[in-house]
Amino acid sequence: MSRFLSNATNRIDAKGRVSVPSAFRSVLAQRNVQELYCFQDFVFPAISVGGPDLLERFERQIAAEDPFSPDANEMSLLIHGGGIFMRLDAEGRLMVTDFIRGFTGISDEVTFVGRADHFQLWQPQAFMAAQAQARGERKLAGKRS
Amino acid sequence: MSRFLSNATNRIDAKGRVSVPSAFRSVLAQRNVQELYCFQDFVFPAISVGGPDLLERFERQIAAEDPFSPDANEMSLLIHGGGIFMRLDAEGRLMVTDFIRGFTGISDEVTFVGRADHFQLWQPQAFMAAQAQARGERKLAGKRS
DNA sequence: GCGCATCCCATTGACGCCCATATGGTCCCA
DNA sequence: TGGGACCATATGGGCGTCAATGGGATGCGC
Repeated sequence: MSRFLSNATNRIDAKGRVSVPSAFRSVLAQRNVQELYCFQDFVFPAISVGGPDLLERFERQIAAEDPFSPDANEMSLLIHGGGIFMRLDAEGRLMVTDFIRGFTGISDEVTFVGRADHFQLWQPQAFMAAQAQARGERKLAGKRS
Repeated sequence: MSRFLSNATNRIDAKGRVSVPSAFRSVLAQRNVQELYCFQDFVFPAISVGGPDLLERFERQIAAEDPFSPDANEMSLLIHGGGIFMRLDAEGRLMVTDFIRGFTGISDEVTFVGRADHFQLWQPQAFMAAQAQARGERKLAGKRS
């Protein structure tokens, strides 16, 4: 029943750390997640974060197809080459590294966005823009029907 | 056969709380709803509120299509990233967070609007305007036919 | 030795839990 | 039929707890 839900924006301190929202930490604790698997999202300028199971799911998907196919190769490039493991400190904060900043455009604030089985790190304005666009498309779709 | 019906406007107190109308709380109690799923409406500048079943219905809709499709991704961005679980306090009030204020324009009063299987939070004037417009369109449609 | 990351502790402001009061409506009885 | 007791809802506020944040100190690698 518990999943990553809603969004919240936290500030990055002088040392480059940011608190993961308590609600998200609860979900991580409940799933016994110690190491966080982080990777650059496939479509959005955001970092996706989840447990090791997230990586394993991707790897199974790769394994399901021809290991030498261009598609599998590309996938591995993204999830292995574009992913890292991270840990939270004792207070539940994580370091915002250049790996994260460069890909997302994050500078001094981070928006945490729940995505059910994982969550994402966004540059606040980029998130609002993406959400507004998604809502706009959906509104049009609704009026059509 | 109970559903969310009619509308009522309540004041937000100094701590940012507002009482959910008793009639709505009765419906919630009858349906055994403890946790409220709230999300930013797709069409109106309003927060829609219902039970967890509301979220589950959306998730089934997502699951029905390719989980990696852009459409499913976009939908998740809205219902997971734009949604949140909330609880009422012992007196049947809920906190009006920035999450709600920013999206609706609510500042010191909230209009609760019944929508059968869920209800909505509106900024009072925005609700009256939307209702007036809907009435106008309907009147024109009637004259046409 | 210097820079950077981790560990530890302090502060403060927000939120949850609890109890008190007001206000308006209903019902009963004189 | 009018007054008053009673009740439910809406509202106000105290207080403890916890999360978010800031900053010092320590340890490790370059």
